[in-house]
Amino acid sequence: MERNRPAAPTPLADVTLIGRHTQQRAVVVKAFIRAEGFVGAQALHNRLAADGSPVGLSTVYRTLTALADAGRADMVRDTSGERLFRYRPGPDHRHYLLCTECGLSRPVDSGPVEDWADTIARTSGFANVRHTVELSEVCPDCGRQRATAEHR
Amino acid sequence: MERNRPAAPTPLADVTLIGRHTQQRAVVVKAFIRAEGFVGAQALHNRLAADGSPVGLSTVYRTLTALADAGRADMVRDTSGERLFRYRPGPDHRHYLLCTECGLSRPVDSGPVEDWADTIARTSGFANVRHTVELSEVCPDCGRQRATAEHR
DNA sequence: CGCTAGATGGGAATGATTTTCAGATCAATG
DNA sequence: CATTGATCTGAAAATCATTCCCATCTAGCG
Ligand SMILES: [Zn+2]
Ligand SMILES: [Zn+2]
Ligand SMILES: [Zn+2]
Ligand SMILES: [Zn+2]
Repeated sequence: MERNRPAAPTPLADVTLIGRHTQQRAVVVKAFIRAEGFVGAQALHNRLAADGSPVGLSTVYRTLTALADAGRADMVRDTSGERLFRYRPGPDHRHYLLCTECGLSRPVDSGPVEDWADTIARTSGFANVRHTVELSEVCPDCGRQRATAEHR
Repeated sequence: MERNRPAAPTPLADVTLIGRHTQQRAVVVKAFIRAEGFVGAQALHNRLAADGSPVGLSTVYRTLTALADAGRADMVRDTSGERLFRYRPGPDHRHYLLCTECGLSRPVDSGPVEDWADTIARTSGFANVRHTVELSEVCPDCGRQRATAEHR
């Protein structure tokens, strides 16, 4: 739409971490950060279209996987196997509680698991151990609603 | 083929746990148990075809997911998102180290994670917390081979 | 032996993700 | 500015695991 002024005070330093700075990437990253939670590539793509910033689905995929590769996003899979991404502001690797109903996510203290994983890695004889930990459930809100709706 | 004697000393009691006993299910379950490790539905299907016991792919999928639902199998997703199943003889829920090269799997002591998950479940206010923990890496054998093959 | 709810298979349908590739854009350079 | 090689973009086609459909079988039960 309009040209950026040179040396803009961009709050999107992240865009520069994943190759060339383009308008599309800026848009995707901005929307991704604004999302504040796990989003699927498709969902983000729809959201962008709705906001009047049409960006190719391929570009959304490319940007999200690039962010994940660069360590700026966490990636999980929902129960159907779809990938969900979440922006990671800091350098710390985290794990989250993820509501299977509404998608609300909350980081949890995962120190113990990290220690455990480290121990396994050290004692197993296996190299390059990586771990995936997902906690899924129904959040308080959804739980309440559900209790009201069903009688079981 | 041939009729079973009544009250056969079947090592396949599991077949009866998931609905009607059919020849196909018996074949699938038997092969699944014999596999001793994580297998994908397609891989199992191929193996069966190779062994001259053609069973529909749909049936393999149905049987494996039924076993998983009945708690007789563990399910994980490999890095590409494909589902892998592993037969679970006992009632205990386990977690495994899974080699990303050759598929070798080894159960690990997951007590600490279970405790941690329980704590989260109790203190989070979330209901029905379930967890997924996967450890993936390269096993000693594959690691050695890799070191020999590449210089990095 | 007959009946019927449940099971089978295989080909088509799904749906997320990836690839392709012909332009559009960019950053740098002269 | 104009040029240019490197990168990026996106529409459409390709992949590929998994599911769906449904005509056809069969286990289980009188
Ligand atoms: Zn919720
Ligand atoms: Zn961790
Ligand atoms: Zn291995
Ligand atoms: Zn566990």
